[in-house]
Amino acid sequence: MADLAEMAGVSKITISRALSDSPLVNRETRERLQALAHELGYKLNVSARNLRLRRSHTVAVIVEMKPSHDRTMLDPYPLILLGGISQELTAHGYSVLLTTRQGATAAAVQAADGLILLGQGSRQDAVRRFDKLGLPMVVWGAPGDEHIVVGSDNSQGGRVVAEHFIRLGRRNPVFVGNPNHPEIFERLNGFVDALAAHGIKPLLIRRDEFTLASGGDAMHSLMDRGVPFDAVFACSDLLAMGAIRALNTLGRTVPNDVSVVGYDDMPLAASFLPPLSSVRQDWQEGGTLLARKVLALIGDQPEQSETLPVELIVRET
Amino acid sequence: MADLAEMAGVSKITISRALSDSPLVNRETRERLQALAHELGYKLNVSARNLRLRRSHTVAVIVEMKPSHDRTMLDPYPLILLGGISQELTAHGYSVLLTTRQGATAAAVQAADGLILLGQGSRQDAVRRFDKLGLPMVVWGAPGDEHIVVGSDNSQGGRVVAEHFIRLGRRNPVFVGNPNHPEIFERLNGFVDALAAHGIKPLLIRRDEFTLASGGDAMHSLMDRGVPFDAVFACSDLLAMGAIRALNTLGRTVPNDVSVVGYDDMPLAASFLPPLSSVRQDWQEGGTLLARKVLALIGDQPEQSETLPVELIVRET
DNA sequence: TACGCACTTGGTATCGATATCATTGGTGGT
DNA sequence: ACCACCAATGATATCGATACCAAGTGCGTA
Repeated sequence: MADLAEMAGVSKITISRALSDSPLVNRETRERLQALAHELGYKLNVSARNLRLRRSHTVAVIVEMKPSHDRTMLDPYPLILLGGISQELTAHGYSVLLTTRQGATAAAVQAADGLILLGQGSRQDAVRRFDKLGLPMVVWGAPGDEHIVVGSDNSQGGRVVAEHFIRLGRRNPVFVGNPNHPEIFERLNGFVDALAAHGIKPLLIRRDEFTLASGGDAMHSLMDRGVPFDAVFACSDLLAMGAIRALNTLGRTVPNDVSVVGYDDMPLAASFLPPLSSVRQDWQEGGTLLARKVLALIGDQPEQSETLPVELIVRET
Repeated sequence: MADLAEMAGVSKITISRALSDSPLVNRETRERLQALAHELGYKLNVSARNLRLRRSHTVAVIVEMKPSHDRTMLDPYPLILLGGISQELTAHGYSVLLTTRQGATAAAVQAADGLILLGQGSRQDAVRRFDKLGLPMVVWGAPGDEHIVVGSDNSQGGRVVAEHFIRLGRRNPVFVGNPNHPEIFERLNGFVDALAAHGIKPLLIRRDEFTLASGGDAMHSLMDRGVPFDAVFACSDLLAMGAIRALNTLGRTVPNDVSVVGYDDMPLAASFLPPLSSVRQDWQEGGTLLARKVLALIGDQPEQSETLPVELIVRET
């Protein structure tokens, strides 16, 4: 910058102002200096600016990336979330610092202006630990009182499926999933509440894994116990597919004997045989929202938790 | 740091040295100062250090995150790659700056010490543009002469499938995929070469999309044309599944009439009916390797491209 | 003429760390 | 007693940007 200043015959502070489009500088000189800077390939030194401004223009995103933990690594949605975050942040001149929970002690993270937590749903302890850093923080997941949370409306997800089953005249619905996970707990809640309004109490089959095998297994255990059921709400598409397949081998047809609804509407759902009904979440929008809220917090504006509507995609199951 | 220095009754340079474990400082004072710093919750100012050292300890990772482009957003593998990268980099005190191609002009990216490019396979122009930044750079994809590339051995992937088909006595294999994509071009090459050694020339069915529908469509067009074929190498699992399903409706059984092999060994592959044979890549290791190579380049050590072995998982198709 | 004001521009200090060179005190060899 | 040398510590300059306060213009008004 000093070099530039000398060449242009002005002081470096003027250069600084010109390059940041400050109205303090005459428009003509401003444009002249900008052109010169561009021509000479001048690159702003970010570290220097960060030091002086005491801001890093960086938001740390903490993701759980260990495979087979909370299934985060098994589907593409976190990446879409990241995409939304990244797009919104860069549009506002911020960059994304990606870390795992383990790497989050690094100095660079503590230098961030804000924090976004993804996939920490079942680890409230971890969330609290990050909160102690005192940085503006937004969490993806199920809403609670402690932090600002963005998530899709899992409770609504449960409700719409319940209403769908009611509409179909089903009287003995089953919920398959792991209610220890806060987001899934919300789905169960919505499901149970909406059914209760019709005097129906669903059965809960606890399954921790989000796999085909687990879904099939759940159906087998139901049939073994001789429990009557005519509808299954599986909290992932894979569980749902596994369930459908098992039901077929057990001699029960979908959707004639049993209705099945999955969650996430993965690309394969539409081409499953029969095409799977599923609840779709808007991940991209979720990312955008997360980013917008940290930015607001960084700018000292008040913010609050928010849930995104979900959509039931009714197909043939 | 100045405050610390005053409290401890030493100069700030001694603090600096003590905290970076410099042997220039007496071990006792060093430990005393470290304890003090920890006690007072002192946090190093990263911007200041970066400014002085003229290094950001940051590697920018540029990913393609637009959905429906190069399918990057449709499967979880890029995330696993990211996981590997992140783990290796943080282990060496570096952090990961995540950006899209669009956001990569941001100042923060140019301040990075190195660059990793993911999912830019079909955009050599973009790769070259980043190369102009003059930063140490490693690219994920198919090897070429221009840059340092890490990728799984797609050519070997093609070869092992070819040999598998030969072993099964197949004489009329078909390749389904988009050979414009460099990585897939390599698979085709390996496939063709290995078959040529047995006097066999495969048929190429060009399909750009990685969907079930596209796979089914390919089979229909083959049958319509009346071309004889007894083996299908699809360059994604979804294509393979679509193909198998179409073949069944067309009255040809898998694997009796036709052998089918997919690519990527997605979680669903094992529980597909029939269980799908597929080529598996080690994404996590790929990430580690990418990270290691940028770090080496940043440390001015020479590096070279490298390919990772793949593994054919033989199941029932 | 003198004063206040808007518009531009500049000088200097500062953000928080580290590199370079200097300084101190002690030790051992001759 | 002298010098060379090592270990430990410090003073100062510096990285590259921006904040703060000042100051030089030109213009309108009392």
